[in-house]
Amino acid sequence: MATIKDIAEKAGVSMMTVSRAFNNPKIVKDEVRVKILAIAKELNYLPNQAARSLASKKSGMIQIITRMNPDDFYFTQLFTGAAHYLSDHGYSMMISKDKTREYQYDGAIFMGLLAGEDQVIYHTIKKPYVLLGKTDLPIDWVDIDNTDGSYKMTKYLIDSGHKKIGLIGINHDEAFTQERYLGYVKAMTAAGLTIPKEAVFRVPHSIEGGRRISPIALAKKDITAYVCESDLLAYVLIDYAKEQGMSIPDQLSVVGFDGFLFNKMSIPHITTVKQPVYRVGVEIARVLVNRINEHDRPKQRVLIKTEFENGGSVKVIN
Amino acid sequence: MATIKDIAEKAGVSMMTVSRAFNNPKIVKDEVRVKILAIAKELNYLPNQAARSLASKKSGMIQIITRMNPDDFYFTQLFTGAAHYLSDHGYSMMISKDKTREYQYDGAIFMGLLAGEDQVIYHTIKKPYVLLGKTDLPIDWVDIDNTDGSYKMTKYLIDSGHKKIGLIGINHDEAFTQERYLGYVKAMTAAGLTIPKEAVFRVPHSIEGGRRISPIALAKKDITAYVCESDLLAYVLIDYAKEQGMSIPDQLSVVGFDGFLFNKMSIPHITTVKQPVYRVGVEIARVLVNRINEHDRPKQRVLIKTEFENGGSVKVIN
DNA sequence: TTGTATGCGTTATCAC
DNA sequence: GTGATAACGCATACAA
Repeated sequence: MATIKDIAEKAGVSMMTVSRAFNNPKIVKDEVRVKILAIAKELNYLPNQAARSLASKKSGMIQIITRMNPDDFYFTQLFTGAAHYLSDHGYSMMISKDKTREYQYDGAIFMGLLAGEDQVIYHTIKKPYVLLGKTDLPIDWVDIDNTDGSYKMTKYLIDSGHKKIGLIGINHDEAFTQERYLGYVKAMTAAGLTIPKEAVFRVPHSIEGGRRISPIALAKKDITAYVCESDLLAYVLIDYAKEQGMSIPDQLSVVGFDGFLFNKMSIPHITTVKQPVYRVGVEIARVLVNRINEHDRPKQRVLIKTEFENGGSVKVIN
Repeated sequence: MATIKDIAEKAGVSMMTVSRAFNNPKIVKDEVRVKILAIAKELNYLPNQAARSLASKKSGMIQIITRMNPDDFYFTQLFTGAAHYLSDHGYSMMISKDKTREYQYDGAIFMGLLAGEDQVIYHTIKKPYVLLGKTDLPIDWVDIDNTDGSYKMTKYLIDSGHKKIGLIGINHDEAFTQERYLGYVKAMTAAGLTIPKEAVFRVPHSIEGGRRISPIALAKKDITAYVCESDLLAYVLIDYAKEQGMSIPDQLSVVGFDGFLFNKMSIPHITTVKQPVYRVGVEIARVLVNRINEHDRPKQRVLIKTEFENGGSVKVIN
């Protein structure tokens, strides 16, 4: 492996000039710099990151901390997105399930925290880091714009001519469910429609939860469309309706949220908003690198918009 | 950041003893080692990887080289599996699309090579590396056991009472298609069944390819079951058959291969073998780390078995 | 079982 | 614009 010393000797300059030619090219005389770079290429020079790290006191390492299931679709997409961005920007990375303190690192990305853990992190971690998911603390974070997503879905139903629109929500105590609910309310209100309270439900996010509520939801005969807070719930509702001999979307329109798998499992496919998870991963890495490069920049809060995907589960009335 | 020097002073020993206490604990007197580790914990000591790399001349970096689409399901699963294993074993990693030579590294993983590239790599790369996918060259590789997978699928049909079993294959010129074909042939032969040559097809791997062959396949009236070399093809066949008013699996049994998405998109779901992609990623990383640790070990060729998944697209005759 | 001397390849600092 | 020197934190080689 060639080193800057080899290059320096061959070019008749000092090691420092070689170092500058790479890291601060402007301050090296053109002629000298060109010569140095030529020799570097000739010798197949590759900078030794370890030595660079040691001298500059930067590890070049990013920790990814998560308790998500390793082969979970959501996590793998997220992680790969971050990995691509970090690699492109000269950072290498390690995943750890929990502890932040096994290796030295320049920055960290937290994905899939439990409630309240943002507090702990905020008071513990002194290095740059980013969270996946909102928090009120003065911390950089990136999240999906849930409100906008379900607003778009609801608005799409309204624009398709629906007026009596119910909601099948998720009864988790997590922010994203309330945000999706809020999007529904906003769209309804903006259109001057009344929210049919007897057709607004909150259920456990599971097939079982969906199965229990489906007959009750279908019993509301004047409701022509349901906004579901996930594709899973939409899938189960459609499945049940078809079992009962109903035709979708002719007799009932349904929209979902997620765009991972369930939207394509039903026939017709579910009209939904897709979470661009890979891009969220890229974005969260970008925010972290920004923070590392500029410690004092204002806090970054990034909301990623979902993407509309027409599956055919909505009837256009007009 | 505490260093071994700090620990050494506080413990009244030399830096080398501290270093040994971590890297070669056995040769340090028990009493001394315990004391050193206690002080290390007290000082929140974390080894400086850069310094360690520099001194030991090992970068601790693994390159992942791939031209796969970054947010492709197959790649993200694979990559994350490898990432987990590598992190657990003290390696950090970087992804690059092509060039191996932007950073110094201890080992490389190649995923998604083009035909013939194994040759180039074999003659170019001198460091430890592993390939995803078979090759005849004396190189470590990891791959899915395609033959075993389609053997299992075919055997399942046979065990379910089917005798006239056709095949819808993929006409790519890639090893995996021939292996899947071979599995079919093996199972048929082992059961003493004749292969109905008029019902063995090879088509482009696309919805269009499937659409073109489906009517022809269904015209073979004595065939009771089809082995498809992918879930996509199985999906299209089932879809077409249902369009024609056929009932699946009552009038036709179908099995697939992959287990990613299409198997769950059709009703009934497709009985298939699932490629455990995440685990392939873990395995490929393990093979690489083995190679790095033991340069002269025999070449490693790892075939990962697929996993049977009953979707309900096969009729049990008997 | 432990210690000493030296070097890994780069950058920071200060001087010219 | 450029150079000399020291330092980054650790491990290797050798000595005791």
